[in-house]
Amino acid sequence: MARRGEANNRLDDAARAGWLYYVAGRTQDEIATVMGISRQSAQRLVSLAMSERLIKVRLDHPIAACLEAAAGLRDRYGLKHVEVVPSDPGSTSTTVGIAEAGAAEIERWLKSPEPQVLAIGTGRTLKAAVDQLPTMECPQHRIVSLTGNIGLDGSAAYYNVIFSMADAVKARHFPMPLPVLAASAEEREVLHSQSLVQVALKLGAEANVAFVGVGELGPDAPLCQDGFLAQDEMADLTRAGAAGEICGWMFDHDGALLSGSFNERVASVPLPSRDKASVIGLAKGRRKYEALRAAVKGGIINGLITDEATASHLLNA
Amino acid sequence: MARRGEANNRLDDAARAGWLYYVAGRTQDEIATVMGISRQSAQRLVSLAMSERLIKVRLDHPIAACLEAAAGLRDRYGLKHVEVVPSDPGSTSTTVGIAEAGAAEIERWLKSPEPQVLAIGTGRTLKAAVDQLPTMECPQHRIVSLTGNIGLDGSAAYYNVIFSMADAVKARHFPMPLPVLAASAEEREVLHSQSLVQVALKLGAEANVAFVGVGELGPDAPLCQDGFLAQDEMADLTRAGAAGEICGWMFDHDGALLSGSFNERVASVPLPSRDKASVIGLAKGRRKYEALRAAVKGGIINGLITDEATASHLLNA
DNA sequence: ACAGGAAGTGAGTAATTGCTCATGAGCAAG
DNA sequence: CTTGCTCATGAGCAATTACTCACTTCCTGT
Repeated sequence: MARRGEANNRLDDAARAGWLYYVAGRTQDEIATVMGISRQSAQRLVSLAMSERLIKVRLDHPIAACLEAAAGLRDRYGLKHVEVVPSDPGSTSTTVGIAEAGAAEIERWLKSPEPQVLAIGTGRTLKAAVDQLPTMECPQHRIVSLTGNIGLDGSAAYYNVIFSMADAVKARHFPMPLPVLAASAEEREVLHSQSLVQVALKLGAEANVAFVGVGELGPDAPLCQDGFLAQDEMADLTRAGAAGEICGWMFDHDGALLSGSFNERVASVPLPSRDKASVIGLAKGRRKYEALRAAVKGGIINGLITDEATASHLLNA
Repeated sequence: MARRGEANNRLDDAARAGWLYYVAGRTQDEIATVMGISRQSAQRLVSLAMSERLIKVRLDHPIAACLEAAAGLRDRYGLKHVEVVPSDPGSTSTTVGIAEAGAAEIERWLKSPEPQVLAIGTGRTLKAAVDQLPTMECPQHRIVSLTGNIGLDGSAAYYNVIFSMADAVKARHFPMPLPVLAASAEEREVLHSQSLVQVALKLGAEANVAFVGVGELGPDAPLCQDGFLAQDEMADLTRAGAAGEICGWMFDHDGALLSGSFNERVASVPLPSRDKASVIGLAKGRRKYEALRAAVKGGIINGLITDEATASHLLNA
């Protein structure tokens, strides 16, 4: 077996070993025998299969506590879709759990035989979710990016979610060849008049569902870390009452979009209508509490994937 | 935590433990601490989550389909050994993939330090597999041909697998200096009484493993093309319900050896006992579907090396 | 051709996990 | 109240898995 192309051989073997281990339940010793390698090598392949994310694990059980929290959030904030995953108290990761749950929900949409327009924001959480997606053939769907992927310095942003998604999901995808923020409202109009951007804007308005990250503000905000926003601008925004941002759109503590000049410079696609589409936020963690609370309170998002601890904070707020 | 409804509590806990273990990657000790139970209980919950299928594991790699098909075939037809290689939709070859996989399996047997008796059939597929073998020193093994290599006209048959094998593998090899088919049952007895043939017959009965091709019937059957069988005889056989042949032995659509006079004229070594030995068929392709299905159904072979498309046909049949 | 480096390997060992067993709690029937 | 049953539990131990280290192989760039 497996003596063809050379490059993928190791991953193929890893896949085979991983399958035998996780799906077929064989021991690594057996796998080593079957594949004619040493036990240690078998172990390495199994662990490679895991670290290369060839093996996807998912929990298929509505945990009561999470279900209750989800139901509570749905009622309290009038959300369409809520998913709460168990908290991992020992972990400082801001994505573990959310990423898997987010991927599962994205996958659910992608499995629809009806053509769908999926809108995708950006950010670390969303990137982690998209990285969990299996490869799928979805020629019937279209996927549009809600935010530009160009940094202040003209380079492509790192958390370039739509391209990662295109790698896994075979569907037409529409990136936004723009910076997140234009220099002025006028410049934004010019940028938006480009035909490529027009397509994205039109698709964004038609989207059936949007998956977005929720950004907190402050000196350590993701927008600053990634170089989209300078510290002094950030300070101005928080002084003006900004509590968080989604795709660059700033909102205050009640979840109302900021009326100042800043949002007129945001070059992102407007969020799809909350009446017609699902706008699902993915976020968890202490630092996001304020931004999340504002977003659900003001109906910036009408769907939420978060963890138990964050959910309970939102319920007690 | 987790102390609400009573009935599902255990499964909920199992789900939570399973999530922490498989998704979050914590150890069972950590889970025990977090959930306030003993390590053993944590282990039980994790294992419960698995056995209750709360945790779904899946392999995201093209090889996944092959491994699943192989497992499916093994269960469905009670086969000892199944290998499924990816189909190459662009190729019309009846051997690509199979040959490499077959060679790897033969090699695995040859690497055994214990003396083995390997039996080899004939045919294009097997020839291609044997051509993939590296040169090996295997003085401990013996290799016996299951079928004669003499055509109707007295010439040596082209697909003379055992001699090709002897070129690569240094082991004692025992050809069958016979035609595939005797003129009558009596002639077969005479032929079989030759001492050289006796040796082959004896070895065939002792074989630890046999590798055989699977022949389809009909006007274009390999047996006809190679001049072992005339067209009118072939027509008689299909009328009598023959579905395929292995080493000349004809079997019907249920995989039962044909009882008519034809099989009494087949001069091949009888196939080794399916109870004691592995009889591994190598075949793929649309034209072999019927013959293969009959062979696995009736237990003519208990091992199979094929491709994905053929495997899925056998599973859907 | 050869030094340097990345990647793979097997051995050995520590850590983790799986299994069996003896025990005791909870409960229904007698 | 006792008996007999099921089921969960923790202990102890065996099996399995993960990791480290020293060594080899195979490139790569002089």
